[in-house]
This record gives sequence, structure tokens and C-alpha cells, in this order.
Amino acid sequence: MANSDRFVNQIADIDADYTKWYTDVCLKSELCDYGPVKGTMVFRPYGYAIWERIQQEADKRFKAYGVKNAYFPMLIPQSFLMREAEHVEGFAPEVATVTHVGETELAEKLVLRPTSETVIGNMYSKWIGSYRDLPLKLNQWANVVRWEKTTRPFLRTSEFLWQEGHTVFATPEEANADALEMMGVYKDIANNVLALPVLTGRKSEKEKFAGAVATYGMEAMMKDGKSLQAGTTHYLGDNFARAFDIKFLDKDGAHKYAYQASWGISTRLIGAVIMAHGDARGLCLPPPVAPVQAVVVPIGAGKNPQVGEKAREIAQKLETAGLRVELDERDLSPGFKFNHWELRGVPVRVELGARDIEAGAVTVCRRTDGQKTQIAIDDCAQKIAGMMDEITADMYGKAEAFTRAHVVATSSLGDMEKALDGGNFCDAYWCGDRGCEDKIKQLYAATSRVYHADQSDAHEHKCVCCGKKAKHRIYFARAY
RNA sequence: CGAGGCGUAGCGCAGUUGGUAGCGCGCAUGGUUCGGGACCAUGAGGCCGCGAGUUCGAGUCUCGCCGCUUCGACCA
Repeated sequence: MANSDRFVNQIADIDADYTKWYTDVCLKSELCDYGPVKGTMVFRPYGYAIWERIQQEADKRFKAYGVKNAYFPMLIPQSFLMREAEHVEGFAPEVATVTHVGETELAEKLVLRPTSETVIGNMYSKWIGSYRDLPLKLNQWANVVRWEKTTRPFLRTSEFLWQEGHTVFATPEEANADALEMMGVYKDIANNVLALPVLTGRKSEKEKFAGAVATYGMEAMMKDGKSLQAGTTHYLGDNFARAFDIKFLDKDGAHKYAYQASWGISTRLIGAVIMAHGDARGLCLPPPVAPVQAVVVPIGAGKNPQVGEKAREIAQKLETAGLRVELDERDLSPGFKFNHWELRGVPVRVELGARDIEAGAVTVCRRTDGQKTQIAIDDCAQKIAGMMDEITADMYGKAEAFTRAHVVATSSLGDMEKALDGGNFCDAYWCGDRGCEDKIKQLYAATSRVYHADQSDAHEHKCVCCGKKAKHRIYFARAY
């Protein structure tokens, strides 16, 4: 930005430079900052508070599903990673390794977990002996390290926070059902907590998790038309059970390998919220995760002490009504405060000035549309509290309409190029060959995202790339 | 890992043909203000990325290094 910038918190034009807009929003709304090591980030209190809200919402759903929390070590013997062939191959390039303690070289190198299937598998082999020990459903809230070359706050960082669930069952069917069921839980979180519409479905062989039999993903459309993988669940078959010797004695007296699933959502979801709901003014947070749901801004309190008093009273009433409230009594102009809280995405601003007091009302401004309405002071707390669900639904509705408008049916590579350049997802039929995926990626930088929910007519169509008989209906998009 | 760009106050930047550093914002104190980014006054804040070299003298010129960044490549 030019040095003539008047406002320290001005953000880049969302239409002119989406990438810069994104980083500006992250930094200037004080969600995060860069860490001293390249690719690392600091979650500042405002950003971490969003994560805490996501954690709470997710955690209660997991527990309702019978999952218990545990914690496994961050350091994993390097040999563990080697045991599952695809797993090593998938993760080796981005794994950070501990080789020394002080001056002494370690006999066996230790890796910083990029994910925990291996350590957990190792422990599960000790804990599982009988069919009576199954199913076993554990989750951990943890950090993982993946040394990515290109990093961006929340979306891809060398270290990030997530949750990883690791479940074990006696049969393949149960394990696969678990992966599907958890995808449903993730979708619920995306839709109802983050107001994010998502496309869910199975991923292609090329895009699946290293070591999985099947990966299911949810993909969210960002405002620039790119897709963000917002969560994945994996059916692991008995791959890790064989690698880590997870066996149980079944009812019929036979020793059998167990079947597993694993699933995760991460702090990347915060990036999804920023890019799906943010606008020219900055962040726009869905009420369920907004650290501050309503900010009270007194206007002219310096001259009129009654304003300050009344504002404190109202903030108190809003808190009592169950809202997360901030009272902004700083000695700054109203315009500055409006911009400050809009940048931070606070869903509702409550303005209170002499004019309002005279009318016995407050002026309420919604972040989503900027609409201002006057509400009588007497019942403003209930009314504002009641607006929260409305706002979440409204945000979901808008994002859903946007997503729907940007999914384009494509039946040729030409269609596809046009659709992608216009910031759309491609709804396409595909022969199932890896070669076609590679070609599309090479030509248009797009990848397959998830299979379409409706596969019924796939065989009646031709592959969007090679023209041969199609096997699947699948979405292609440029992705983060 | 390939190509470009940039390192000067917290942030954004200026710094002429080499002469020992400035602007805006922010910050602190006091006062006036307050319905969409207020203003006045005073003040604090610098190893000019690091290291060599040229020179009487280097933010400025030369070389080396380090860091950041954009675009590629890579990326559950």
C-alpha cells in the first residue's frame, strides 16, 4: 500500500487483491501474527478465542458420539512412520526430524508428528486384545508439524492445531461407517457453527490420505471461487492394524486384525470462515464462534455522563441475556470504533448516543448487511440475543447461494477452463483415470475435490477430459 | 529448489553527485472533542539486516552472508 495511507488498519481491496486482503485481515484484525520461524504463526487472543469456540462445539459433539479424549506424544520414532508404505511416501518430504539432544546424536531419529496414526496404532496394539475392547474411539486435541514450502496464515503453516480422532472396530463396515458418520458431524459443525456450506463426498485415489483405503472430505467455496478442504475423515481398513499389529480375539476364537478410521479438522477452519464470509470491511464472524457477539459503543459520553452510564447498563443486560459482550469506552471517535469492530467481524454493534436516550432506544447495526435499526432499550437484550441465530442462518444462506451460483456443469476441457477462470467449481463426469486428473491439474491447476452425492447417471456420460466412458461424477476446482 | 523484488523508528516509507538520518501513521502526557477512521500542544522512540572492503568520511559505492517476500515447482 502507498505510504499516504491514512489508516493504520486499512486493508487491501478485496476485489483487486484477494491474497493481500486475506493476509491484511488476518494480521490487522489481530487474529494472528507471523512467528519468528518461517511458516510458523502465532494465534493471538482474538484468533485463539475463535478456535476455542470451535473446539467446544466439536468436542461436545464428539463426546455425544461416544468419543473420549486422550493425548499422545509429539515425538514419534522415525521407524514408526516407515511401517506403512504409502504413509511414509506421503509424509516423508514434509516431516521435521529431531536428530540430536545437546551434542549427542540420537540412536534413533525422532519425528515431530505430522499426524498420529502410527504412535496411536502402536499403543492400540497393546490395549486391544479382545472383541470386548471394541469399538475404541479416542480423540486428541494437538499440534502437528508439516514442513510446507508455501505457507499462509491458518491455511497452511508449518505447525498447526487440530483434532484427530482415531477409532477401531471389529469389522470393515463399522470402521467405514464411522468415517462417514464423522463426516456428518463435521458437516453439522461447518453448517451450523461456522455458517459454511460444504460439499461432502469421497475423494479420488490421487487425493486420498496416505495410508487410507478411502478418504471423505468436505470442501468449502471461498469468495474467490477456490476450494478449501475443510475437514477429512478416513477409512483406514486394516492397513495400520497390519503395520502395528492391532489384533483382537474375536467371539469365534480367531485372532483378527482390527479396522480403523481417523478424522480431523484443524485451525484451517478459521481461514475458511475468513474467506467465505469476509468482505471489504474485513472479518465477518458467525455468532456461534464470534469471541465478541455484540459491542456497545457509547457516543458522546465525554459530554453526557448519562450516555456512559446507560451504555454500561445495556452491556450488563446483554451479558445477562447470554451474549459475549464488549463495551468500548475508549476515548476515540465513533467512526474509528465502528471500523475497528467491523474489521474484527463482530456480528452486532449497539450504538448509544444522546439521540437514542431521548428515544429510549439503542441503534443496532448488523455486521452482515450494515442495516441499522432502533430498538427500545427495555427489551433490547432479548431482541439482540434473538438476532444471533438469525444472523447465522443469514450468513449460511448467502454463502450457500454463492456456492450454488458458482458450481458449473462442465462436459469438456474448454468448459472447464472457462468455469475455473470464472472462479467456479466444475461439476464433471470423469473416467476415473489418474492420467486425466494429472492432465487437468497440469493444464488448469485444478484438482478433483470430492465425488458428487449423486452418482446414479455417471455411466451415461463421457469423461470431461478424455471423452471415454465416465465412471464417476466429481467436482474439480482450484484449491488452497 | 528456479526467477524477480525488498531489508532505514512499532507500521508504511523518503533519504540528492558519499558529509553521521527524516516524513506520515501509531505510541506517551495534558487539553478540547465524539451519530462513519477528530484536533491542538508537548514528548519518547534508530547497531540504517550482518560482516568485510574502498574512502579523510558509507544508509548511500564494492564483495560476501543472512532474512523476508512475490511468482513458479512442491503440498492429508
